[in-house]
Parts: sequence; structure tokens; C-alpha cells
Amino acid sequence: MPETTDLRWFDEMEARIPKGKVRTRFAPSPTGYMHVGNLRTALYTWLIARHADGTFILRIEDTDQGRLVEGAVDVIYKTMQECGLTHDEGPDLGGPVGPYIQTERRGLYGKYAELLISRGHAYRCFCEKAESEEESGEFSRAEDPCRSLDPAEADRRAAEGEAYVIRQKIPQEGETVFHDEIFGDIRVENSTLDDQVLMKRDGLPTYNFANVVDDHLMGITHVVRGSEYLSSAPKYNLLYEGFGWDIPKYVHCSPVMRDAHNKMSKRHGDPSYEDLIAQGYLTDAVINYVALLGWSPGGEREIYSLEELKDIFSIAGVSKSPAIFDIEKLRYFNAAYIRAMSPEKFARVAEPYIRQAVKNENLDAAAIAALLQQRTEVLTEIPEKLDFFDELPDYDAELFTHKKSKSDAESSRQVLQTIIPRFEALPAWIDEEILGAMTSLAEEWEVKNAKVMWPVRIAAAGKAVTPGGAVEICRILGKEETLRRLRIGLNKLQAE
RNA sequence: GGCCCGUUGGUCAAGUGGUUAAGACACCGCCCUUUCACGGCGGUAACAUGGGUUCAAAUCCCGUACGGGUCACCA
Repeated sequence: MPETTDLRWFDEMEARIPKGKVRTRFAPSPTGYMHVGNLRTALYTWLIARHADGTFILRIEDTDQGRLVEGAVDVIYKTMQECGLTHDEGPDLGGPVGPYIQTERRGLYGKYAELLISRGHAYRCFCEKAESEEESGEFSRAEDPCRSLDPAEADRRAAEGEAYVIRQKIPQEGETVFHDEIFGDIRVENSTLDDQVLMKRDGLPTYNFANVVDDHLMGITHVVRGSEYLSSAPKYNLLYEGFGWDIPKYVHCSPVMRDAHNKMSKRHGDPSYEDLIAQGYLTDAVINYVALLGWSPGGEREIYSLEELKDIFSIAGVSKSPAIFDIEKLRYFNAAYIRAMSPEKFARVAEPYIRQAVKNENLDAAAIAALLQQRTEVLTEIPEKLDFFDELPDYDAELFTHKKSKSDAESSRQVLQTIIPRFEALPAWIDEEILGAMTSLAEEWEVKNAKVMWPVRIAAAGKAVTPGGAVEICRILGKEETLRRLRIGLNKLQAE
């Protein structure tokens, strides 16, 4: 139903728009999880605002009620907060240009569509069944009689209750030059652009239209979004021009891919942000890696905190081509972040994972964490490294044979036989004493330390590969348990 | 199919007319070493392709190939 809106109302809306500072927005649909691609877009959007000491806004695009997911908005808040991507305005915080939830703004769009009609850049289209004809190529939008319908006539028909959509009136000649901060100038013939629908038959705006209106009314200076919108961007320009609004800077980001042909997607089982965290990756590492996926600071450094990213981020370093997500490289970043933690912090982070495998409370989790820190790439791989602490595995005596340590069954038997009483006699069960007992034996026998330590570690742990060496493992196990295990090892060898 | 965009090692990428074409991950080798790691050193490996322009092209122009996006009253 056409309605006339007092022009002063539009002026009031304009007056609310903050000016002068960089303002960006992240506008997700609440689908229940954060893809890596979404996270990167959010990050770049945030970085652009923060780098310029500007304002970062969260807007929820929930117009597609069919895709609404319970609790999805909470996932967004939680993820943003965990990642440190704080916003200044949003549904939860309010702000000068609210509301920040699109469904709560639905009254706005119709008014702007009417304004656009009055300015000659949009028209009511009453066509009923044109779509099928269009698809079959028998109908050209340019020949739509609605396009040239007398506005008064169109208003009259609308007032009589005839159904219609509002379409953008794209010039049929000339070209539109569109500028993107990453892709540069893109020029297209207007004749290749279609008169897209702005307002649907049900009175709701299309995504493209709602975006333009919202971005303008929220004073967005840099529109950051996926490159899939690049081809519709010239139409945006025409819309802004039709309204007489300033065109914001556009930043179209190429997608994050799972392989050369497909975007990362939940559908293909690719991990979302939450999945990565559940898989044992650290938020800081994910952020750092994702920042560098499609953007380069230029130098050789790769490890940057969010704060540092904020300082150096520049749109100029954003890549035009899609980037393939490489979990191996994320592992590397994760390992680097783990190694850089203070031992205390790592112990705290690792403890739950340690306790998954080590239930014996007598074994010190912090001591085990110290062994793990240099050897952990992903938190979730911790438990499997520690299975031998609670219970000595049923291992094969073959393990005692190791040529690099010059160990075999016989030498191992001799070592264990000799070291057991010496361990028993140690005054204190500390690294220095344990190590001393072994090195002095090696010295006496004039063999390499490894020849003594190898069988001790094998007997203590019952497996070939362990985090930490003989000294640490014995110390953590405690004197009694260590001796018990060494005797078991000795028995195995004597039985042979 | 039309229109738009892209293309440097397996991957992320630096590079803006003159470079032995960086660096990182991964991979391989060596060293360190108390297993495995960590760390150190070294190595393999790239400008999609054909034409121009230029003294000189990864870099500029055109074509081709390949890939992606888009052509909804979805977002």
C-alpha cells in the first residue's frame, strides 16, 4: 500500500547517523555456528574499524525466518567475545542508530522504497507470471510495461489493492563504474544489470535492499563482505546514487576454501570455529592463522596477537584470490602458541586433557604438563601420549633393543639388575639423584648414557615413544612405582 | 550461455618494469639429544599459456585455457 512519508522523517533519520569516524559492521545471519570464512570476515571488519580507532557494530540479519536457529545469536555473541572482537553497538548494547536486529527494522524499508519511486529510481511492478517467461528467455525485463507505467496510475492500482513488487529502475544505457578497495575499479554495462526486486510482494525488503538502507542509516563507511556480492555491487551504487547518498568503501573478500573448488562449509564437514576449539586449537592461534589466510602484513613475521594485528592491518594486503584452509599450518600456529605460553598457563590449559588419561591423583599434573608443553601441537592429542602413567602397558621385550642406544636384551638386563638397587638406595627421589645414578653407572661401565637410560625408560613407561625421558618419567611415577616397573622389566628379560 | 573476478612451489604468500623470484607450513637430509619433540643448519619445489609493448615483463596490454562468482519476490 503506497504511503507518503513526511520528508522531515527522512531528515530525522539522517540526523541520527554519526559522522566522521570509520564505522564498520559485521552482519551475520544467525545460523548457529561460525564458519571460518565468517570469522575471517568478522575479524577483518573489526580490524578495519579498530585500526582507524573507529566503531564496530554488530547487526543481526534474521529476515529469513525459515533458517532461524534457536540460540544462534548466542553463539555469535560468545564467539565474538571469546575472540576479542568486541563491538560498540549492537542488539545487546544498543546505540544511536538502532534497532540492530533486522526484523525490528522492517517498517523502514518500505518508506525508503517509496522515496526511491518518487525520485524515479524504482517502480511498482504488477507482473504476475513473468518469471517463467523470463527464464525461458521470452520476456525481457526491459520491455516490462510496468517500467514505464505512469506513476499516478501505478499508485492508483496499488491503492486498489493490486499486488506488486518494487523494482529498481536501472538505466538501460551507459555504464556503471564501481570501486572496490581490493579489486579496484569494475565497470559494467548497465544493460547487463537487471531491475532487481527491492520490496517483495509480502512487503519485506530483499537482502540487497535492506543492506543498502541499513548500511546507510547506520553510517557504515566500509562495507566488508564476501566476494559473492561483487557482481551485484554496481546495482548498489545505482541505489546509493538514486537516494543521493554517499557511497561507502567496499571491501569484498574472497572466500576461504576447503580445496581448490569448494568453499569451506558445514555441509562438507569442515570445522567451524567451535569445532576447532573442541579439536584442541587455541583461540589466539585460530585468529592469527585466519588473519593470514588471505591477508599478508608484508614482512616475514607471522605470529601476531590481535592487538598487533590491529596496529598493522591494512586493506592493501588483502588478497584477491581465494585461499585454501590448511589445517597443517594451523597446527603449526597452535604449537607455536602453546610453546609461547608460560608453564603455569599451559599447565592450567592442559590439565583437563591430562586428567582424561591420568586418573591417578598421586601423579602431578603440572609436572606432566611441563613434559608436554614442547611436544603438544593440539590439546586433544595429549591424552594418548599419557596412557602409560596410570597403568604399565603390556609391552614386548623387543622394545629393549634399540641400536642407536646400543641396547639389547642382555645389556638391558644388566642395566636394570644394577640400577634397581642403586635407585632403592637413593636418599631423595629428585631429578639430580635419578640422573646421577644412571650417569655414574654409564661412567663406570664406560658406555654412553643412552645405553643406561634407554632400558630404564622402556621399563618405566612400557612404550617406545614417550613425552619426557627416563629421569622425568621415573620422577613423576615415584620411587615405589618406578621400582615396581623396573622389576617387571627385569623379569621379562630374565624369562627370555 | 551472458556478465564480473581470479591464476607465483603441494598450501599460505612477498613482489607495483631491472631481485640469484623472499619467507612460512608440509616434505627430505644433517646436527643437537635420554626416546619423541623442541631448537639449529641445509635441500627439493613456483610466475597457467600464447602473442604483443619495452633496452628490460611475474609485474603493462590483448587473446586462450583453467578455476570461481553471479544472473531469485534466498541471504
